[in-house]
Amino acid sequence: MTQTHARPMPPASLAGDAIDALLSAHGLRRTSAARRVLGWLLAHPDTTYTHAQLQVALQGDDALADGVALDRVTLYRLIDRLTQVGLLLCRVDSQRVRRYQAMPTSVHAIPHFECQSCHRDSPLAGALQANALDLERAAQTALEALKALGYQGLSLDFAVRGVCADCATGTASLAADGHNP
Amino acid sequence: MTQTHARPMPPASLAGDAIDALLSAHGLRRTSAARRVLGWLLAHPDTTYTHAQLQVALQGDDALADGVALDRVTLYRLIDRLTQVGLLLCRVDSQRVRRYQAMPTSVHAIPHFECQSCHRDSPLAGALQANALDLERAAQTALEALKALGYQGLSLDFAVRGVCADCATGTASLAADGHNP
DNA sequence: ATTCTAATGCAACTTGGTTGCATTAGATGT
DNA sequence: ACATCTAATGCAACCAAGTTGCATTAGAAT
Repeated sequence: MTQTHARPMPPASLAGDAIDALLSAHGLRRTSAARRVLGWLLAHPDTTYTHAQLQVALQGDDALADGVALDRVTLYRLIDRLTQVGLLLCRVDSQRVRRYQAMPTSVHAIPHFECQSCHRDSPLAGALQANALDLERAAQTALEALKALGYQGLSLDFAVRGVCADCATGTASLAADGHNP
Repeated sequence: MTQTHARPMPPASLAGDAIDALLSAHGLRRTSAARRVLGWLLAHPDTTYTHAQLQVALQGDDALADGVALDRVTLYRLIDRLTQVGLLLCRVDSQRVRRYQAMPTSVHAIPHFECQSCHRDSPLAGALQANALDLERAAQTALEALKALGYQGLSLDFAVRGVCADCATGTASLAADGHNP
């Protein structure tokens, strides 16, 4: 509860009040854990965190925490709640680990390629950017339609899967193990 | 590789020779396990299987198996190999379980919606079909470009994530648990 | 046939996630 | 302010999916 006043504004996040407002607006209690998690994720909108990563991130940085990590299970359940009400976005990565981030406000699909062999996940580059834009335009229309139907917190994900050039050519036999990068 | 006939007969599937050919063409040994797995998946091109499901499916149906299931670990490793060489397609479902299917020959994105709350996964319906087509057209171009770069076994995945209308309206508070459908 | 190694099978282990239950601390009513 | 009611927390014990090490078997190559 020491929060409230003049935080030096570390990573230019938003005011604690704004976070509290979001929480109650979504029917959740303003607990210190909820503030910490949502606050952190809102302050790092472009990063996705696994449960474990989030746990250490919070423990290390947050001034509220006297170095005490919050319980693993509590974090699981808290994140579940935040996700359920649409405050967080959850995706499962190719290693099948859940990754979370604050629900992005501007929703665009960042088309990416997922190699089935080496499991690298790279954005579709160069020549494909143009196509990406086309895709996005088409997608936005779809999103509007969904919003009209009562859907909330929408975001796009566009993935191309297959075997990347590196793995496809000779390298395949030596390199990949099928799951670990 | 002729996908031969999608499924003309019961699970009689395609000729064993075709399967053997595929296996050695990809540098894998023609073992009975490999034949069983690849044979089954090719015979059921429209279904995705988890490891566990595949294990029971093979045990039950396959005439080669005298009712003996193949080892769990063996199946894991075999599937890995098949995936590495591009014979199988792997995706991770919203429950973060891996699901496999024979690499589809015609690659189109089936746009689908994944609810972050109830975890139902439904195809984008009705009005959105039109958009889907646009999407696909744009995507196909992207695919061509990738192929030219040496990528193999490409397939598309287009997902919209968010909270579905059911979960968004009042129902949210009672229904969902965040992960289990 | 002989050999060489990919593929198999078993046991033990790791990871990410879940459940049950007693306890604490936000919200809410008086 | 105080009582109360229940969402949220923390701990310990589980569970399921996936992995690793190692000895053994069976395709392929000679």
